[in-house]
Amino acid sequence: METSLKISEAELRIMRVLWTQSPMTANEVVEALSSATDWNHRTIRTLLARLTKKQALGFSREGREFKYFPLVSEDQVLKSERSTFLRRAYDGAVLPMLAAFLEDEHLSEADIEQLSAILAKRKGTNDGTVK
Amino acid sequence: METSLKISEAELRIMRVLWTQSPMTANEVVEALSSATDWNHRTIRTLLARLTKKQALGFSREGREFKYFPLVSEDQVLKSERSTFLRRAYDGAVLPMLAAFLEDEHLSEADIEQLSAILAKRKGTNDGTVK
DNA sequence: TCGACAATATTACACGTGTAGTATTGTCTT
DNA sequence: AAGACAATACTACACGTGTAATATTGTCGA
Repeated sequence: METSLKISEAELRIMRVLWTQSPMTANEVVEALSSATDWNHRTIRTLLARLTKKQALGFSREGREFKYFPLVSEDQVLKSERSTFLRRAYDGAVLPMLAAFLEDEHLSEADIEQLSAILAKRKGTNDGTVK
Repeated sequence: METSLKISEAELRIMRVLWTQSPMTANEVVEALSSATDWNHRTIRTLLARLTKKQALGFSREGREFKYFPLVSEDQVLKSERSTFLRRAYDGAVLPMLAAFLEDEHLSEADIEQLSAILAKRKGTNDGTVK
């Protein structure tokens, strides 16, 4: 729906919190991030404001606080992040990108099992159409 | 060797040209990009200068022109791009990232074959150590 | 040898981002 | 009812990036 919504890295960390649980007040978001980051609480409020402005978050008044919640789904945003990365780093070439990840990243036996299963399922049922 | 070398998206397009063939003069780079982009030649020279300054490119005088060549390998830079993306979008979680790509992207039968082969080779020989 | 011309070097500028500080407002308590 | 206090709103600022324009310099041709 929303076309070309750009979410920065710091903003993504905020979104992850609210995708995990929502709605939350600014203070709750600060709390949720306190162990993982050393961001000043004002920084977090700035990021919440920016995300609200760009319509990635909505909010509702709750007494004197706001409760924030995502307006865009994690799937939607991550899909867009994936294709941005694919274009940026590999000029859109999927195979070398995936091959590099599969060869390079640490994968447990269970991970390998699961990824193989996905590939096996796609095999044959792949009709060759793009998208 | 070089720690934390940040290369922007526009700069990466320049690097791709010089990874494919090098050394090249600024004009040759402009020429190589002329069909793929509508960048002003001055923009390209700016990017060459920035890449030189941050030691991603080297150059040697050749008469009154410079010939540019990469000082960092494509593998090196792409590895760094992959981990930046992984952290940024997935907070480091490899499996969901790869699963999403494998489920989402267009893959030919041959692609699937090749990726399966990589996984098959890793299976068993995986000693479980990280990195 | 000297000027034209092209190549590099320097400067520009707006917007996004990380990272807050200050100002304003509105509510809860006393 | 009014002040304290906290929440949001507005402002700040430097650095990176995209996207060049202008200034300087050095070489090659005449």
